[in-house]
Amino acid sequence: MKLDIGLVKHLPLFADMADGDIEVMLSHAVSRRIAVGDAVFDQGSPASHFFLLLNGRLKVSQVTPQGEQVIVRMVNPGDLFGIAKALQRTDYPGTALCVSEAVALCWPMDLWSQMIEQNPRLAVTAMTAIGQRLQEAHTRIREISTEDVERRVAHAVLRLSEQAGREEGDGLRIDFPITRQDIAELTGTTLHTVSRILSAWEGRGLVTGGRQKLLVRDVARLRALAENEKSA
Amino acid sequence: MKLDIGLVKHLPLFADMADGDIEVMLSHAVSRRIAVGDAVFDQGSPASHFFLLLNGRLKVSQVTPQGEQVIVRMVNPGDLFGIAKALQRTDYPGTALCVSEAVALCWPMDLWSQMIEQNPRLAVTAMTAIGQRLQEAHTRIREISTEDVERRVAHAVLRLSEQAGREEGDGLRIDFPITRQDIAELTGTTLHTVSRILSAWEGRGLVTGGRQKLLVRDVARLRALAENEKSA
DNA sequence: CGCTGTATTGACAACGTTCAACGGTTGTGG
DNA sequence: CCACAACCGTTGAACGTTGTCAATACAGCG
Repeated sequence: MKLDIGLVKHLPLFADMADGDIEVMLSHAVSRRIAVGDAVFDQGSPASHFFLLLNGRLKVSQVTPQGEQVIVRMVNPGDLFGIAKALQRTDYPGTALCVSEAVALCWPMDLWSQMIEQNPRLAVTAMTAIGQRLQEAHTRIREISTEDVERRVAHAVLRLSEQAGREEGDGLRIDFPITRQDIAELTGTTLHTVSRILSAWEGRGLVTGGRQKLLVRDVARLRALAENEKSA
Repeated sequence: MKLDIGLVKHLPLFADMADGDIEVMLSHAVSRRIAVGDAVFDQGSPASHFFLLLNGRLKVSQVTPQGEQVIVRMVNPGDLFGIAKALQRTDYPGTALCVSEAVALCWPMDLWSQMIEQNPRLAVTAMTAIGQRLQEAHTRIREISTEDVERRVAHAVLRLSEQAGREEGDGLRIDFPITRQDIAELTGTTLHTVSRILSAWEGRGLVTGGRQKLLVRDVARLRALAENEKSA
């Protein structure tokens, strides 16, 4: 089964890579469907493959030694994930769970070093991809350290709507099932507090909730709430 | 002024790089002394150079739009820093302040892409360096999200003692001046709470404080406090 | 010798967690 | 097809950790 170059050519990751090099990469890849609820890999298990998400959404989470869960990030189409080698690890540091019917390309992890060294462009783009994530992580640290819960939740919801917002009626629908618990694990709080905050926002017409659903109705006011000290 | 290869050859960053390649890199580098209190670069200013710390310590911090400060990381000898290009940025995302008399190698930022593409080994080591930082950032997010303040401070102090601990008498001295405020900015709390916690620890013989000083006297019990739910 | 930055400590308030109970929705197995 | 379990969400009340405000003290430095 040959994979079509058109599938990936438009992705930023391959933006300035020669067609020939892309073909070589694809020739080693296998595509795989992932059903909702399936784990692509589990925290602590040996890192056998790395991946590129073509469709759908995943969430990558870690469990603490005390058993609490934290969502490390959402994986969106076009993202590399499971690149443990780049972090100098032999196991996966987190669990990747599918939350929306997905398709991913898979490469054996052995090929990572090889591909990187043969393909300086890939090295650079992979590095900037990780750099991007590092900045997001710092943003999150900044927010958790200095902002109160409501502002953090506002920021998280805004980010979700940017990364996974689909126009719908009079708002932006978060394009995958997401629970209060998920939002809590993204922002370092409890589902109870998230529930209260979303209820309050719904009362003010900022969002519309629902079981595993979230519709942002007023991005502007939500952003004001996220950025200004008080008001909105 | 020619820089000696012996200065850097032992660093992990250059571990598996050919002597010739190292020489080429050094030929473009300039070494620079940095005095305590000096900023190597400022948040938001154009990223003109990237650096390798040879001696001393720096702290990299960011200020939030609301004016609060967060310490992103400490820079230890052997670390690359200011590699904005790797994060796809043209400005520095944080401010690097010298806290302990330092010496760093400096390269013009223009050379980054060039050096990376010519030198796959450098690309790989730089990527793993960033990957390392990403993991640390995730660790911090996990801690801030799930642990109470005392545990977070314990973890932070343990990390400091690993990265910058010098044997002294009956403990490990943090090898640079560090304030309660610094520890607060590392752990997402206030200097008041840190002060209270350190006072309590001092009473139990875990640490010895002092103005901009910190001596860890009982690593084992501190680790127990950091890792076990309750006790110690 | 006074000023600035650092540290300590107390009192108090509050934000958010914890505990608890309940209602609704989805999906499954009898 | 219905009953029930599992999951998700909401909300109230009480509690406590931790931030805020305030006052004091001390060290280093010009």
